[in-house]
Amino acid sequence: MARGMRKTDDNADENARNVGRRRSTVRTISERAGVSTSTVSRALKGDRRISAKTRDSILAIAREEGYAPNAMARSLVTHRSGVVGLVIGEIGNPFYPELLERLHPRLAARSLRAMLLHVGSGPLDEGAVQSLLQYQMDGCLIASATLSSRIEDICLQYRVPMVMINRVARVHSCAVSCDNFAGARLLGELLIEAGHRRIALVTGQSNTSVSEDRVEGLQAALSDHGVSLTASCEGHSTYAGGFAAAQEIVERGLRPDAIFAVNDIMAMGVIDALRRAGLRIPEDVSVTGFDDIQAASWPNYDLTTVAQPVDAMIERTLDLLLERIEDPSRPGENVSIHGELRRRGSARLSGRTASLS
Amino acid sequence: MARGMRKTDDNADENARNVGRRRSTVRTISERAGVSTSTVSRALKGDRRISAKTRDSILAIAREEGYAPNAMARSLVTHRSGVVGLVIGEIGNPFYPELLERLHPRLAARSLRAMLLHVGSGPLDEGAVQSLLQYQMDGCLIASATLSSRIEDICLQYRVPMVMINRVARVHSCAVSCDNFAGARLLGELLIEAGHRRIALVTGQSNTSVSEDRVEGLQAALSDHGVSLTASCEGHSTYAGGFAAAQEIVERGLRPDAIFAVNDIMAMGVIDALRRAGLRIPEDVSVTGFDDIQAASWPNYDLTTVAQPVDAMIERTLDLLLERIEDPSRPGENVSIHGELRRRGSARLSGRTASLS
DNA sequence: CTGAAAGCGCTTACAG
DNA sequence: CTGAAAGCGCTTACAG
Repeated sequence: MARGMRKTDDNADENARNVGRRRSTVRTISERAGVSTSTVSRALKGDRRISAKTRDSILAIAREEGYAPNAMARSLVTHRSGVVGLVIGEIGNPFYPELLERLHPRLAARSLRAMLLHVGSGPLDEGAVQSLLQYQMDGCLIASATLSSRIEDICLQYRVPMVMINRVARVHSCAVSCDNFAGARLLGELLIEAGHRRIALVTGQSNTSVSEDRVEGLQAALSDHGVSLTASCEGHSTYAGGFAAAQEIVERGLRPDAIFAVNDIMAMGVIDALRRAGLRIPEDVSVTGFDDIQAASWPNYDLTTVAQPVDAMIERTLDLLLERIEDPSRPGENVSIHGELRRRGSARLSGRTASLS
Repeated sequence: MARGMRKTDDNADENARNVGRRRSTVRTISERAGVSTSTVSRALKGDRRISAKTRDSILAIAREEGYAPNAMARSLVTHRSGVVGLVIGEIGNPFYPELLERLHPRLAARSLRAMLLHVGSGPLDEGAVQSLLQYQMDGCLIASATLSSRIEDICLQYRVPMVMINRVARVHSCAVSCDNFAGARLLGELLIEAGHRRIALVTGQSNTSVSEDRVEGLQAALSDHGVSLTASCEGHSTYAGGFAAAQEIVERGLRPDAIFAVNDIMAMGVIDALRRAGLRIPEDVSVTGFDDIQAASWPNYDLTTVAQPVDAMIERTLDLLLERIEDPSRPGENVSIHGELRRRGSARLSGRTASLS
């Protein structure tokens, strides 16, 4: 049962004006202005050669007609579509929707639009690849810790510039990430300095550079202090995986005094599982995450973590992409940007003034 | 410090083959096959008039060249772009990313691609509207409880078919939603039948049909049983809003025996705030949500809720959209689909067999 | 400062 | 069963 239409249409009048009219084109405008379509085209893009008078009259008409240039026609001749393909991986991890929300306006700021190629952690289908090619996308952005090799190959093969975000690139490609190694190492040091000696690790997906680097960062801190890992469990980068990992750690009687989760969403699962087992955070066990997703600051979690420098990562990603759209011969580049420690209540940390830079 | 390139490029050979070659076109293929471009075009789209022999040789060449038709050129003549604009509202509510993940493959299944028009609950900027027009999008999908009037007007004005999901439409437009009224009413009845009499409400954004309908559904159940609301707080459809609302309810000494949150994300905030105040769920207070996002089944929340029939909603949304792309003169339509009760641990509910249909 | 012409890569009547 | 021609809406040398 539909619950009925609401409100009346305030804009009926305004809508009526243009309804049913064919959309205007350079031709429509050129006829009304009494000039050639070349002149219209030039005036519209601010070519300095067009006289102020002609330009103004063309602009006025265009505005009046609600003219929008046909991007398809334009890109046919300019060989630039203004479209970038977007792959978003593990969207169940709030890090990605949060990234998407901030990425989109920054793309727009650089006159780029995003076409969705793939969403979610499932395998890329051939349709994604086809549309990348069919729509003549100028470039491709991969936001995912796991997906990439297939689409990376396609981009290489067809010379579509591509940048990965939240990954480290293999040869040829570009990628931008947080300095995961440094962030994890700092977290590890501060845990140890605060007296933790039985540190358990919950890893993300193996074979992702993000997880690997964070694990290595922690290991570096541990071996610097001659401490060895109490346990290591695979948490698959999901809440459920973190929850299960913590349950296992508890059941096996490992009694860690700290659990280092490779990302926030797993850390949340860890905390919930620990509490369920009657343990207090951080009195009995310290828990740390990584990413600083919004939920990390929910009072229930109050998670100590490293904030990824998302805005800076986005800007650098777009720099790299645009440079390569300009000049596809540029070599691949990996950029890693320092994150920022967020001290919260889920972990007892050394109070030492710590900088990640 | 970038941590270095990894792996070697397994596909160097394959990549080398096509690198640097111009992409092939109908013209490339027609020359190699010794036929006209018309014939190539027809063969490629399976026109029955082309002889099997010609067709096969053309198809073979196309495959060999990795041919992908230029969608820009095609849409210039067909007046169909195969692109729909996508507006995603409150992406901080996991309901939307989860919807997006399921929507995207279903769009692909109908040969449609999604271009992002807007992400997040901020106001739509003019750029979104411009790109809708410039890229000749065939239609537009609005997934948002709040955004819409501006883009709705534009779509009406330029005759771009549009369907809203998770909303009820005003005149002219189409919308698909869960039967929010019936779902909320059922939840209310089961709470009352289980003995709750001091029921507090945490609303979403006012002026959204989703929130209004759920509130009305609850009210209907209450007035049927001569129960009146103990309190009503605005929760802004966010976790933080739900948290604050529950804190206020506790501080004002309202002592509800149940809190009905208009959606899951607010219910999660409510639960965390209640526990913080030392209350047990559901022994002291029952809490219900709506949507059945993934986090609702996390053990920490174990939230009793109504699952939105997301897959059915998506299919109907696409039906409506495609019908109107075919025939824009079709009248607007509101569809509401029954949700499904999820009995979990956060609320004491009457055991009565309840159906939402 | 402006215009005529060609062309981007397709599709589609119209002929044959 | 196949091809020549026109055209979708732009932009851009090339002329003037």
